Parts: sequence; structure tokens; C-alpha cells
Amino acid sequence: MRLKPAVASAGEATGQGMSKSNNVYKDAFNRCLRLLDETKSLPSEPELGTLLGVSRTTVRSILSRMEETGLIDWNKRNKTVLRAPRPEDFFPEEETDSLAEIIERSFMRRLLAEGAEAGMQINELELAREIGVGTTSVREFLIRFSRFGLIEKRRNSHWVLKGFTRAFALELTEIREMFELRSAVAFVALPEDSAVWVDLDMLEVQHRQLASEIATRFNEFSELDERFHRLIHRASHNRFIVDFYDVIAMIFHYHYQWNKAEERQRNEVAVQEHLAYIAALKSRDPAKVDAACRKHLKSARQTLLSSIPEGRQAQPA
Amino acid sequence: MRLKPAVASAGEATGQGMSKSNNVYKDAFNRCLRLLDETKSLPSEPELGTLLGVSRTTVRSILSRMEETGLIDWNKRNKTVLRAPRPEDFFPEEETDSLAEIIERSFMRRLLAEGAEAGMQINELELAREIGVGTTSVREFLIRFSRFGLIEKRRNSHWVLKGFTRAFALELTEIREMFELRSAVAFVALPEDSAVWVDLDMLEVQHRQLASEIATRFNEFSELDERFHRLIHRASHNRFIVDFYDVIAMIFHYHYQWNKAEERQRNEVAVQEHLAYIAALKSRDPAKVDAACRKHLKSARQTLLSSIPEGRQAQPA
DNA sequence: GTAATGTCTTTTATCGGGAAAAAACATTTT
DNA sequence: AAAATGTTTTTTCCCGATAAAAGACATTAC
Repeated sequence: MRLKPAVASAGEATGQGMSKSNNVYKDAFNRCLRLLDETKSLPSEPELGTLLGVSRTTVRSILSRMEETGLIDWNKRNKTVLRAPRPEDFFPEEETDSLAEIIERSFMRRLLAEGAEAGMQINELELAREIGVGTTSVREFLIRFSRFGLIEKRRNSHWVLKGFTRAFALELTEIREMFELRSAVAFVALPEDSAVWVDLDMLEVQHRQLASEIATRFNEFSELDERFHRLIHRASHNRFIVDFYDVIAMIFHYHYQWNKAEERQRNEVAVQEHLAYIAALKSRDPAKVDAACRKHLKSARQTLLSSIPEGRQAQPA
Repeated sequence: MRLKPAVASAGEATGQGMSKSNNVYKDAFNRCLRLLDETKSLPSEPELGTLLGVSRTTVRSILSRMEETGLIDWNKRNKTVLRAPRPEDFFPEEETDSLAEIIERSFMRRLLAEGAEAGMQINELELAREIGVGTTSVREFLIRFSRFGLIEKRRNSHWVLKGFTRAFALELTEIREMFELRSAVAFVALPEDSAVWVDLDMLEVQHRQLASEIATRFNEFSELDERFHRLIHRASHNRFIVDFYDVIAMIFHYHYQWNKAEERQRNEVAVQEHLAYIAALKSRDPAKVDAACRKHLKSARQTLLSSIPEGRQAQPA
């Protein structure tokens, strides 16, 4: 008889003195369930680990539970699928999020909510209590989040909200345009046999598919948008440029979530701009690239700016 | 009789279960001692707080100790200086550093030491034990430090050292040049009555003074260098550009510490380049500014690059 | 009545502890 | 002997607790 590993039993105990949630296990378990649908037997433990992006310890916990719930028969190398996963087999979605994600969502909801004025001070303890997590996690989140330029730390004191203002959007897009223009120029200088051209071709196909079904799939654009721009930024071969896209991605992620007005229209325009941009890149003509890039970034800036209410202005220092 | 505030008694207890060092108090105390030299009586508590950059709670702890050690006579509003501070009155320098500073120094020493190969993994626990601090502080430090682009986090696993390499220096200087060129252009567009011109004049005077005494004061350049470039970067009015100077400042701080070769010579050249740069700014001619800025940044890059041996890690002096 | 001082409360910084997850080591299987 | 599985150790993540430091409130002095 196999002993149930510790990792699989967490959350079943009395929520006493809980130290760390087992969301990594739960998320990997759910992903593994989807994998189950396709095969009759599972690969080796190390292989599963790589596939799911977790350690073998977690893989074994997953297999343990799958055996217990009659999903598979597990005997050493033999992992036979006994039945297809049912909805009840999955862990609830909300239990698969990391603490960092939970805190970020909670924080962003507050930040974008009415009454989040610039200059307002942020209270770690209050945030922690409100979200229901320890102060350490909130502190770590704020430190990580600070690089987005929306909050600032007062030396051995509280954090200050700088606010999601028009000024912020302008400063962000200024850098974005500088970086992307430079990356796009670097992109066309890449050798013919570079892998980026294959990636670009694939992205072009996906853009065309999306364009032809834009009426129903317009909400899939944001994901494609990020992949496309990240590919371009990566051509800079500069970690600061590549990392800066995290700031843009974060902002656009939340921007897309709360500004649904004209979404279909906006995305349709953007897809066409991307296609023109891709064509310019493939022409390898720096002048054409510059023009297509500028045009797209200009409308991206307009979109972002139009979503920021006038009322939320930065306070004079 | 006044009760001794808790803050003043820390460190005197048995180092058991210590939660937070009172370095803020000790550092402010030392700075207050220096203040004592000049006046016969101290200002009000709130005023002292602003002067020292600490809360009134800490100010009162300082005054308490100064009374106890016979430095002042303290009776409500009356704070009469009884004697000049002696060397023994000061807290040791090493006790005035914040934990973050201690960890940073320790970490940088390791990073620049022999055998710090790129790709090496960073162990939070080991670092914490070695420095003699809790893991939380180390974790927070690593998160904060990660924006410098020298380390990277593997998702729910360890940190990886990217190394202080030639590639790093090139990527850093690429952004620096982009940002500073843009800031310098913004600088000359600032109105005549802007405060920056006064600041620039002051910096020019200090540069001339340093230039005339370069033989003995060359090591004072790095501080002047930072103030000058920060003034220019601030003209961009872009938080991302301003914040990026933190990365540059950090790198140059440690660079100056371990690369003492030709220091006098290098600084002498840099001061002259700064003076030419300042003259260009004052001319308000964008073309001249561009040229002077480019020239200085080019030699700054050379200096940084020359301290990083090809294919190897940098070494301390 | 304003601005200081005196007192009390809240928040931040840091540690140690414990569960989750990773990683290392030992043993088997093919 | 290579690669899997089984077992043990280490490290990461997160919480609660506590002293330092900040901040708020109450009182007094000018």
C-alpha cells in the first residue's frame, strides 16, 4: 500500500496554521486530467514532470490521487487510464491560482475602482486582512509590483499610490514606442535563417484566421497581440527591453478587462494593422517597418488613452 | 522621571528573538550628534523629525539617550546642549546600516567574487544563513534586486544568476544612451525660468572646483556624476527613465568600488566631458547637446566595458 | 488658538516555524 | 548502463508573532 504524500492531503486538514497552499499540485492535476483524455496510458514520471512543468514529487502526488479516484491503474511503470475524467474530478478553478495572482487581482480591482485617487496611501496590513493572506505575501507583491511605476515606497513607511493616470499612460507609451521601434529595426536585420521568420509566418497565419472570423473570435486578439509584440521585442536582444514588455502586458491585460467598449471594432482594426506591420517586416525594408510600426503604436496609444477617465488626473506635487 | 522608550533599549537586551534592528534610530542619532556641534540648543521635536527624516517617536528616543549620556539637558521645550559629542557617543557605523544594505553588499561581494559563473543558482536559505538574517529579508531583497537584470527567477523554484557579463554591460548602456539622449533633448526645451538651470549652474561650479583640485579630490567624482546625470534624466518627466537611473547608479557604484585602475585619469577626463556637456546644454543647441552627450556616454561605456574581461567574470581589486 | 509635548495605537520590518514542492540520493527495472 | 521508480533531504513559500518606527490622539504650554 502506498502512503498518501503530504502534498496531496493539504486542504483536507482543518484549515489550521496553513503555511502554503497546494495550488501548484491542483493546477498541474487539472492539466494532467486534460492530458488523460487523449491517451490510454501516461508516460514516465520525469516525462510527465517536464510536460506539466512541475517536479516529480508533485507528479507522484497527482498520480496518487488519480489512482485513488479510480482514474488510472498505477503500478510502477504501468499507468493505464481506466476512465475519462468527469467534471467532478477537476479541482475548482479558484483553487489553482497562486497567491501572487490572487493578490494582484484583488489589488488591481481596488486600483481601478472608483475612489482610488493618486496620492492615497497603501496599507499592507489592511490589504492583507482584506484579501485574507499574510502580510509577507502582500509585501512581496508590492515590491514586485512597484516596477510597474504605479506605486512608490516611502522610506521606512507606507506605499503611495501614484494612480492609473493619463500621465502614466503617456510615459508608458513613450518608452514602448522607443523600444518597439528599435526592436523592429533589429528584427529586419536578423539573418534569413533565423527562427523568428518561421514564428512570424505562423503568427501571420493566425492573424489571417482571426481576421476571417473576427465577428466571433475578436476576444482572442489580446493573447495574439502579446505574442506578436513579444516576438518583436525579443529581437532587440536586450533584457531591459524584453522585460519592459511585462509592464505593457500587465497594463493591457487589465485594460482589456475593464474597457469592453468598441472591443470588436478596435481589435478588427488592430489585426489589420498587425498584418500590415508583418508585411513590412517581411519586406525587410526599414522605412516600411518604421511606418507600419508607428501607425500601429499610435492607434494603440489612442485606445489606451481613451479608456482613462478625465477625472483621474495626477495631483500636483 | 522619564521611562526609557522601547526603541532606545533594543540591542541592549539578550539578542533573543530579535525582530527588527533599530538602525533607523542609531543612524538618526549619529546624524543628530553632528547637528549638536553647531548649535547651543535643539529645535522642537517635529522640526527635528523633519530634519532627520524620522518620526517623532524616534526623535524622542534620541533625545532620551542624549539626556542619559549627559549630552543635553532636556526639559520639555528646553533642550540645552551640555557638551560637545565625543567619538564614543556615536553608534558604530556598521550598526546604522539597514538590513537591505547589508544584504546587498554581501550579495554583491559574492556576485563579483571569483567563481560567480553565469547560470549558477542562488539559494535563499544559504544566503540567509551566510549573512545571518531571516529568509524573508533575503527573498525581499532578491525580488527588489531582480529589476537590475542580473538575476532571474525560475517559476516556483530557485533564482538563477545571469552574471555581470559583457552582454549585460552592453544592454545596460544601450538603454542608458537611448534614455539620456532623449532626456538631454528634453532638457534644452525646458523654459528659461525652470529651476533646472539654477541646478545646472551649481553643478557647473562644483565641477570646476573639482577640476581644479582633481589631484586630491578625484574620488569625489562618482557622487557628482550621479547628481549630474539624475538632473538630466529628470528632465524627461518619465518615471521609467528616471527609475532606470537606479540600475545605472547601482552598477556604477560597485564598478567604482572594485575598478580603481586609472581612476584619477578617468575621472579627470569625465569631469572635462561633463563641463563640455554642461556648456552644450546651456547653449540650448540640440545638435551640440547631442554631440557632447554622445561623446561622454561613449567613453563611459568604454570605461565600464574595459573593466569586464572578455568571457570571464569581473574580479574585485 | 496654535504648536508644542505626552501618551496611546497602528503599521512596518523581521524572524522562526511548518507545509508544499523541488531536488538529491538510493534502489530497482528493463 | 541507462532510465525508471522509491525514499530522504533541502528549499521555497507563507503564516503568525514581536520589536521598531510611524502615526494619531490627548494634553499642556505659550
